Amino acid sequence: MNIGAVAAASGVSAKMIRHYEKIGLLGASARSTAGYRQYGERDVQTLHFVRHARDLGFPLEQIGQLLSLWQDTGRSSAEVKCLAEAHLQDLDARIHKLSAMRDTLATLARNCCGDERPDCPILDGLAASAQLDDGPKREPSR
Amino acid sequence: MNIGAVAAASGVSAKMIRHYEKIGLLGASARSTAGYRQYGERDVQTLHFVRHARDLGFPLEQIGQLLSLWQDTGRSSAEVKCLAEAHLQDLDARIHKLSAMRDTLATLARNCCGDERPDCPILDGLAASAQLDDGPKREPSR
DNA sequence: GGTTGACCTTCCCATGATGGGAAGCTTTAG
DNA sequence: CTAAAGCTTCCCATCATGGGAAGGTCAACC
Repeated sequence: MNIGAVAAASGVSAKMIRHYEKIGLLGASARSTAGYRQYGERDVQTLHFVRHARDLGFPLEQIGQLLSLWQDTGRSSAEVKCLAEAHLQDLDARIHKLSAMRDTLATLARNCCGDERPDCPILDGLAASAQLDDGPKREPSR
Repeated sequence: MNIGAVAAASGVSAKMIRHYEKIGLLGASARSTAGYRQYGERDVQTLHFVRHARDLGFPLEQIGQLLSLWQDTGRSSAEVKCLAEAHLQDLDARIHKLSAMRDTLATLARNCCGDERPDCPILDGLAASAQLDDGPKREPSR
């Protein structure tokens, strides 16, 4: 199988397959006499695995660790779970950060009437010297 | 005020201030005879604004638009609100994407006993040819 | 046999926001 | 006067992905 065929079969682009090889995530494949990369079914499986891990947001470095564990029949599932839990925490942290942004911005936007007049609580909020915060916005006192 | 002082006053690093100038987000500042950038109170305000917008996750290009609107007293608040709403949608999309990842991974991890044995639903899930999905995992049939 | 088009190779560049660090000049404090 | 701190520009790195160029290869069709 040439690289285009594995790419189609695995859902990982040829460009990325070459890249993963270059950074050492994947081992170097066999080559045809003309220098074309040659792949087999097993490589399709591996790339599927990589794609799924990527779809879950794992960074490539951790995908490499997951691949190693996957191929190591002497692994303990605790090692895998540990990686997964760490990534879950990372995802949670990112979600919370984005949610805080969204809530703050939503509060500002809610107070903006969005008409032809220039007065705008959104701009006022951005210009305010204090930290933006998803606070009440009515009764800012106390 | 030199760049270090505005950086400290605004919370935007000197490195970033130079970068924002280079990409045109900020106009070029005055320079001292020695070539040092010179800033005033007004620049501190502007950088505060930029920092707050950045803290809400706005991309720099949109921050530029917000800055223009802020400085345009003939603006309509509708224009600002439109930018904000678009960014809210972007934030929501990202949050949903991350939440889907988290839910799928959490489901896989929940089924992994995390002990010394090699059997691991997380790896099985990643290796599965089907799309990963936050499905039931018990009774995968039907 | 020759041509064409699809496919492969490597290499360089770009994204977006941020930072590290080098080499060299300026200002300030002791 | 000297040393430290601050400034300048320029290059490189991140992370994952892709675009595109220049050139070689393979298969199919006439």
